Amino acid sequence: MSSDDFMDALVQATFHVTGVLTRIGAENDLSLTQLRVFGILRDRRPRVTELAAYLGLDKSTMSGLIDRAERRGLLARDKNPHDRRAVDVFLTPAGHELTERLYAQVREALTPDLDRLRASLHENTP
Amino acid sequence: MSSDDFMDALVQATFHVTGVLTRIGAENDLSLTQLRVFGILRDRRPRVTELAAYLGLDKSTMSGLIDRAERRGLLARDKNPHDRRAVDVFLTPAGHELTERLYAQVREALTPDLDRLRASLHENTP
DNA sequence: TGGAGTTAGTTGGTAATACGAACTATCTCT
DNA sequence: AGAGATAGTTCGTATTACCAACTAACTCCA
Repeated sequence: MSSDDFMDALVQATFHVTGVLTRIGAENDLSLTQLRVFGILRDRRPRVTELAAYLGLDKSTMSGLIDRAERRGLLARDKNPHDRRAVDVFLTPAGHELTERLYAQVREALTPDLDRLRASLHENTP
Repeated sequence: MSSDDFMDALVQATFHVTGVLTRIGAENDLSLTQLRVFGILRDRRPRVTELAAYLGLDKSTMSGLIDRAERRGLLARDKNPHDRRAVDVFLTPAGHELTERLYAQVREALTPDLDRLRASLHENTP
């Protein structure tokens, strides 16, 4: 499988997974973007700007996004000890719990498509 | 690699690709959702409801989304010949051109991460 | 070492995105 | 023929997202 074929398959897989994430997010009163935030914070504690870069969003977009999730008790801010301008973002226990619950739903939703997805991303595809 | 491990890797890969798509969309004055629409319409001609289901969005969200893209000449609506309630959506030539241009940008942006992504999705990962 | 130039994050203004509820038109099925 | 279901739109509201402008803090070199 050529690199271009692999990347096309990956992008198609991404569209499929993103559709699933969007639907599961909506069912849990979360936007796709918020879901992405939780997925990233699951095992990271980035600064606001790093989070924005990873999401591909402007940092000004992050303020409101973080505000609303913080108001719901799902994540929190903390001053970065090395740079007093910087703000670290991380999941609260409630946020961690929610994230694991969401992941379980996503895994369940993806299971029926698993074989097809695996095949589409592996070498021996025409 | 277990199914759960594969799905976790796939979701992480999705987050990464989605970040790239978001950034490239923004650079071309397109939202992530519009980009997803183009990626789906690339080789399909679904009804509005089918498109909504694939995106994981409510059908009421589609109207405005399609309106704005149609106003920009990137996609078009057509009455479904078999069901007069239904509306088919498809890319215009300009939309096709833009989509191919975007795909080229995405492939280029993903190239540096290719080996890592491939490895993360393949069997022999710890 | 002091200040010019960067960088981190927020705020405010505007447009796009997204949902649910309510509506019209059409289809299905008995 | 008509009751109920389905396809799509419209409307009202909240969220998401950009840019420009701003403050605070950091860099670094002259």
